[in-house]
Amino acid sequence: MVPVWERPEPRPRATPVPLSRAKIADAAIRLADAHGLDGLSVRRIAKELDVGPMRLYDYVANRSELLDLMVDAVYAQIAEAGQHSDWRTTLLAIVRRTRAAALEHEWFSDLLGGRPHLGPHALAVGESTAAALSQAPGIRGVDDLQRALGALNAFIVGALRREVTERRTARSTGTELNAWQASLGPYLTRMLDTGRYPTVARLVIEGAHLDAEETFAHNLTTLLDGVAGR
Amino acid sequence: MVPVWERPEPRPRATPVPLSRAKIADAAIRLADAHGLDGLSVRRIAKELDVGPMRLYDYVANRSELLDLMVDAVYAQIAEAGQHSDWRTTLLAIVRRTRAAALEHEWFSDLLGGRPHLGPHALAVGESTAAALSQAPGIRGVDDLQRALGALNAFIVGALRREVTERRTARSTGTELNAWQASLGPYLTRMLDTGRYPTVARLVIEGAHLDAEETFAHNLTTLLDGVAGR
DNA sequence: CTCCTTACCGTACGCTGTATTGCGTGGATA
DNA sequence: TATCCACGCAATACAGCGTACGGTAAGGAG
Repeated sequence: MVPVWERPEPRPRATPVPLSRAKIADAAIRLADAHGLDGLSVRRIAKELDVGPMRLYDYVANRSELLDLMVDAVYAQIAEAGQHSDWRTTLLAIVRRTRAAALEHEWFSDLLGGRPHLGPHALAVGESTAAALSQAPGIRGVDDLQRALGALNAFIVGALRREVTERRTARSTGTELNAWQASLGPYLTRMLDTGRYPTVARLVIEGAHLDAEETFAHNLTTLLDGVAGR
Repeated sequence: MVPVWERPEPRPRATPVPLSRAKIADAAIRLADAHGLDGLSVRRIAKELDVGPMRLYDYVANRSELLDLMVDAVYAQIAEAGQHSDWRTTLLAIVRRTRAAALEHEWFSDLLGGRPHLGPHALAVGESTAAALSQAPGIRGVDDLQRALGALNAFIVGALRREVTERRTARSTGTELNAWQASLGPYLTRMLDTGRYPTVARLVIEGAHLDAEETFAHNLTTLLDGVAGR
C-alpha cells in the first residue's frame, strides 16, 4: 500500500463542498485542538464536514493515516523556520517552532516519537535539522551526525511530552481546584511525609517556580554544547 | 477520589481464585506484552482471569488507572537497581534498568511521559535518580537539580520511545518483508531521489549500522557530562 | 435515449469502556 | 442455632468506536 502522501487525491465529484485531504486534516486538527486526541473520532470529523463517516475512507485508509496527515500538517508549520547563517541559530529556530507547535496542538506531543514521521514536511524539517547539525564542530562523520541527531530528537520529544503533560495536569487541577487539593495533593503530601522520598520532597516544596521556556532553552543549550564537543 | 495505590484492596471473598490488584496488573502486563497496548482491553483481561468484565472495576476505577498500575509495576522492576558508591554509576544502573524494562515491555515506552508517574515505585525511582544527580558536581541548588532532572528524564523518554518505535517498524517490515520493500521503501527512495533531502539521504544510505545500545550509552554520557558541568 | 461504470452513502457488525440492576451467599447478630 | 442484612459478584444494557459491505444514483459513452 502506497503511503498517504503519494496517493493522488480522488478527483472531487460535482458536490457543493468537495472534500480534500487538506480539508479533512484541517477539521481533524481543529477537533483535536479542542477535545484532545481521545475526543477525535472519524465520525466526529465526518459530522464536522457534514458528510457520512465512510466518505473519509476515500481519502484515507485508516484512522492512523489520518493522524499521519495531521502530524505532517503540523510539520508544515514547523518547516517555515528559515535557514540562518550559523548552525546554532538555525537549530534554535527549528526547535523553537517545534515547541510552539506542540504547545499549540497538545495532541502533537502525544504522537511525538510514537511512529516514524515520514511525511514530506516532516522530512523537510528532518533535513534542515540534520543539515544544520552537520555544520557543528565536533561532528566529524555520518556516525557522529546520526548520534547527535538522535540525542537532539530524544531531548525534544521527551521535553515536549513532559511539558505538555505538566500543563495538562496543572490545567485539570487548576480549573477543578478541589480535585488536586482533595486527592492528589493529600496523597502526595502523605507520601512525601513518609520521609522515603526526601529529595523529591525538597524538589516539590522548594522548586516549583522555574520558568518552563527558560528551562527548556537552558537544557537545549547544554545539550547542543555537548554534541558540538563543547 | 483517592489514587489507586492508596485505596485498600477489597478484602477477597472465599473464591477459588481471589482477585487482587497485583494479579490484575500481572495479567494486563502479560497481555500488553503479547498484543500491545491496542490489543489490551478490560474485557480481555477479565477473560484472562476467568471473570466478568465488571469485576475489575472493584479494584480499579477506570482503564487508565489500570495503566497506572501496570506502569508502577514496571517501576518496581526498575527500582531494584541498587545504590552505588558514586552518583554516576547509580544513575547508569537506573537508566540501564529503565531501558531494559522499556525493551521488555514495549508498551511502557508508549506510556512514558504521557501522564505523571506518581505510584510508590515510580516515586522511589525518582527519589534515587534525584538523590544521585544531586551529588553530581555542577549541581549547586534545587534549581540546578530540577533542570538537570528534566534534561535527563527528557532524554530517557525520548530515546526509549524512539528506539522502541524503530524496533517496531523494523520488526513489521522484517517479518513482512514485502511490506517495506513494496510500499515505504520505494516511497522513501523516490522522496530521497528528489534531491530535496540530501543530508537525510546520506544518513539513510551510509549510516544504518550503528548499535542502538552503544548510541544510547554514548548520548547518555554526553548528557551527563553536560549537566555535571563536565 | 439507453446503458454501464463508478463514486457515493446508509446500514450493519463486532468491538470498546462502563452504569445499572438484581441475585445469592457469608458473616454478624439475636 | 436461626435470621437477616449487607455486600460481593454477575449479567445485561448502552452509547460510541473503527470500518466492511451492498445498494443507489448519477455521469459519461455509444
